Amino acid sequence: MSPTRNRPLPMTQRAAPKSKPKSVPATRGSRATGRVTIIDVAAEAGVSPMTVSRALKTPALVQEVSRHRIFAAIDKLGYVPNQAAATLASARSLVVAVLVPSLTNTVFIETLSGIRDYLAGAGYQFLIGETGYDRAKEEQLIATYLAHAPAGFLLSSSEQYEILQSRPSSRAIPAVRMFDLGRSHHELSVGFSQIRAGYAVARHLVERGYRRPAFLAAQLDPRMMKRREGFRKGLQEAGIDPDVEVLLPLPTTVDMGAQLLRRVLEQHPSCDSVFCCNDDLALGALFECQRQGISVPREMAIAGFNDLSWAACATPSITTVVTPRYDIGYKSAEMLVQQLKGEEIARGRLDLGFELAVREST
Amino acid sequence: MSPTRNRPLPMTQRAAPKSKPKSVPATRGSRATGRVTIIDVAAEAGVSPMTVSRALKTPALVQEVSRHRIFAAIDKLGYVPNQAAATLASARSLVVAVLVPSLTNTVFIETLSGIRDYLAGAGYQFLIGETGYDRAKEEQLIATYLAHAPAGFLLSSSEQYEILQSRPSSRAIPAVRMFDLGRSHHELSVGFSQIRAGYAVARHLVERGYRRPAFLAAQLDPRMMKRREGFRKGLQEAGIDPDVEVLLPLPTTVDMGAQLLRRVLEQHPSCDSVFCCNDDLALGALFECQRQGISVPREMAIAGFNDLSWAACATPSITTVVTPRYDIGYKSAEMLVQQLKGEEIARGRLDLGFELAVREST
DNA sequence: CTGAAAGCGCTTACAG
DNA sequence: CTGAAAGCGCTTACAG
Repeated sequence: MSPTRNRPLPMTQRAAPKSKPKSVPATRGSRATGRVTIIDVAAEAGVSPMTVSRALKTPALVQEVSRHRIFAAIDKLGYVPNQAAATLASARSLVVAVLVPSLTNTVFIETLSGIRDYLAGAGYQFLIGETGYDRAKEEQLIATYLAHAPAGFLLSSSEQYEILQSRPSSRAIPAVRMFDLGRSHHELSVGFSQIRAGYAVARHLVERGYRRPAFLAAQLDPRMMKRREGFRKGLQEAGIDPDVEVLLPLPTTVDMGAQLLRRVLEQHPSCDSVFCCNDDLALGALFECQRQGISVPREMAIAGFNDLSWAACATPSITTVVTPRYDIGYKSAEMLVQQLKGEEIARGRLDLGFELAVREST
Repeated sequence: MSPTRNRPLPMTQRAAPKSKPKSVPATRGSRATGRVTIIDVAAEAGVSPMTVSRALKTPALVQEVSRHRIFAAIDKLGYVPNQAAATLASARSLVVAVLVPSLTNTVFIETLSGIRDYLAGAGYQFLIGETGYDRAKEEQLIATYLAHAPAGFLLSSSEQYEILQSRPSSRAIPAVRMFDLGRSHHELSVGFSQIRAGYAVARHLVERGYRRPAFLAAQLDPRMMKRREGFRKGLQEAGIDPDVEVLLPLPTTVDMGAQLLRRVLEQHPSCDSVFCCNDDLALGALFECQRQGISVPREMAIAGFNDLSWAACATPSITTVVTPRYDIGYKSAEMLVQQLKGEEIARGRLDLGFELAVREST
């Protein structure tokens, strides 16, 4: 309950600081910004600026009387700490840079929510970069963000991770890789096995008796390819042809799911089930089946990936892989902050697993 | 094409600066960070730090020879500008704070994409805050963000706007209000009329011959209430009872749309059409009709709001209001930057309008 | 538990 | 077109 620099400041007070007889600015140079500084607070509270700084960062080290006077002064003057000064002086910022492939994908938004929830509690802000699945864009964003001296990075691509690791150790910036798992516990990562998830879908379709499953995918990023790899493996183990697939290197949309379904029916009319590499595609495939009067799952089974909000309540409800998106964000942020604080990290490679939600569509 | 501080820095070079015989740090105090600074670059290029600063910010004011030497030095040393120092010295940051009600809502994500696209081109970063439709949360976020001395705010609630405006003018921070339109051109805003959009849907249903339309809404924020206001007005003008509605103060989900449809059928069995205040609800309503075997639009018409990706390709396709989400973000950012640069703003109240996409569901 | 001094890496405001 | 000086508002590193 002790006041910290993150407690909400009283807006009304800050909005009317005219009552403050500010004595310092007259003695400042011509560059005075008119901002209330730690020096103003110190003067008001009758202590040194250093003590104000301590009251804000390590209140336990400040005598209670001083502390009270300092916080009264902060409220009275409407002091707002200047992060730029803090960052410059300490060479450490409270900003984490997050890079995700896409912001229009609900999946990553939920991950960002997890990140935000953890970081907000830990007193960090974050900058969000969208790489658009593009390597050059990633590098440029990292370069831009480095200028902000972020405390750390949360990344969603292994390439990015390697870029940061290649910096000289004196200027190394901690990073955690999200979604995919790293090779060892030294390479911090939080995610689940895309390969095993794809494999689980294949096993499920095979067990349900489907003999001609297809793999449908757009936005062919490395994770999609791993789902595919697992899916193919599952089919092959069951002696089923894994080459019934339609892959389009275009952005994922619901409409693209309808297109992919049309294509697979043209190319493989005997296809009896589809694994769509995400739920947007699955929804589009379902709509296309409805449009063509194809009964789901009797004539065509549909499985998706991620368990977005509509999967459970579609008609029929859609079988899908439930992925720990929020937790990936939350736990990645937690791991990064532990690293920043130099705390022991129990597992540097955190597998959060996944779950197959079997529903009406298969 | 002239180099600016935003151009991509050569990652490979920065990753291997061991070759650099850095001469300055030895003379610095014990707090030396090991970072390459503008002073290092100046020494390498044989100019003063001030000239390096100019080469980065106003290259036109630096002689071409010096400029070349400076950029060569920057590349060689792997210099990355320190934003914290720049912000502190100039009292101006290149960070814009953006507050949106929700991040799990696709609508705001697309707006963020527009913001990002404009700001990236203008050299700004942005911080994203999620208010959760909560007033207290908004105030707290604003207070937190003020500590980062953002250049400006992009807001999505009028209350926030007023908080910022109430600051003393010496410390006023420019803000643009998104989605809703302000009262005058002095209050910067970019959006469209929620009331007229709701009205347009009512007119459409009435013209199609529906006599018993219902309004379905969750997440009862002010904008929803304005859509409702317009919708009611449209019905009343046609002599139709506007009180057929189900309002739930809960977060919007697809499943909630199904629930709302069930409720309205219980409470108003004669209802022949529904205006769902967003497309998630409309999708849920459609699924519920399919589940119950209710023919859309013959037995029940469905209209949504926003034109999310599935609206056009659902079976049947869903009539909805196409909103300029991306443009709202882009234009808001543009207006804010114009304000920051002290440029003339043609229209401080920018109405981007909306469009009614009439499809199969009505 | 407290404070004086120095410094973080830039930019402003001048002066040439 | 260029540079020396001072300062932005904090924190570090000492010293009491």
